[in-house]
Amino acid sequence: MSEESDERLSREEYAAIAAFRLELRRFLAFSEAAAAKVGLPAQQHQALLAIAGHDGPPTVGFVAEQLLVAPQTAAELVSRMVEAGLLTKAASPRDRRRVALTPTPKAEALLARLTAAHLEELRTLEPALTRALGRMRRRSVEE
Amino acid sequence: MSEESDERLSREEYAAIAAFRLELRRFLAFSEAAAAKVGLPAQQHQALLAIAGHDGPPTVGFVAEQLLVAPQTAAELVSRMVEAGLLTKAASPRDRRRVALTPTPKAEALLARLTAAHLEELRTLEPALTRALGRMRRRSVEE
DNA sequence: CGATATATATCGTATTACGATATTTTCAAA
DNA sequence: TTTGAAAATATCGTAATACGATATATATCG
Repeated sequence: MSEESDERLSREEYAAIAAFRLELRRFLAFSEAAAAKVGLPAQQHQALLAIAGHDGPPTVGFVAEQLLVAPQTAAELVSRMVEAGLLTKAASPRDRRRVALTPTPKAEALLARLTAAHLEELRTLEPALTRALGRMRRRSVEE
Repeated sequence: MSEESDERLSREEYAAIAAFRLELRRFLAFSEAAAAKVGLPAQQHQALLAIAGHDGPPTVGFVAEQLLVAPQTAAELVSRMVEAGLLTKAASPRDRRRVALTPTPKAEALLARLTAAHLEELRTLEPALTRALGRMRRRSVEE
């Protein structure tokens, strides 16, 4: 099971991948700073986004799936968000183990502002991101 | 200075952006898991990548710039990597405040393996990433 | 030469994600 | 229906790490 095909990797290849990762970090850093500007930790912003994109009030488990974190982590995150006045919890009638999550008006307003800023910033960053991705693809596909 | 143009954002818009972020997280989660599999924290992997992509041994400050972290954070990261036998430090002759960083053979080998795995995984994830990006662009540009 | 700026390092602290575990509720099978 | 296993959420202690504040060494400029 030797999975090392040809490991000869050039500095330029590393540079291309590093450049792609830097672009990713730039976007994520922008996003985090934008969220912080309205008082939100990055994960709370992402949770709101996932919830707002869902059809109907989703559960703690859904948040865990979307954020790729463990269930306890999502439970703790949601708990902080309720404390911060961003979400309300309601026991699900069908399955009382589940908790249905609804954003407060305050949260909706913050998310709307944040999203507008993101869409605008993406207009700027997207070309670099796409270019970096393309440069990498060319290398991975061995054109 | 009202920068709110038209904040009417639909659930579908949020869903598109959330889907994009989920794809990003999937990639980053893959990357982190792959690094962990060879015993590297994600940041150490990224530092190695940035260093390997640089022309000549870079400095602590360079690592800070590329990883978008504060200088002390890069210094601490580098320090841990030296301890782990991944980097060697050398005082820069030109400017003895600077520290030139060189990956050890062990680090080079790990990075080569990791990079091969990443290029392969990207062949899988890249289409979804590009698609998600495209869906968002359509919305941000108001086609 | 002296003041200031730059590069790196150290230390204490805050945040947060997770493992282990607990609790409540559901569901299936006897 | 009772019982036991599985599922959803929650709690707690802990570990990892990024940062602010600060320190030190070196460089640079007036």
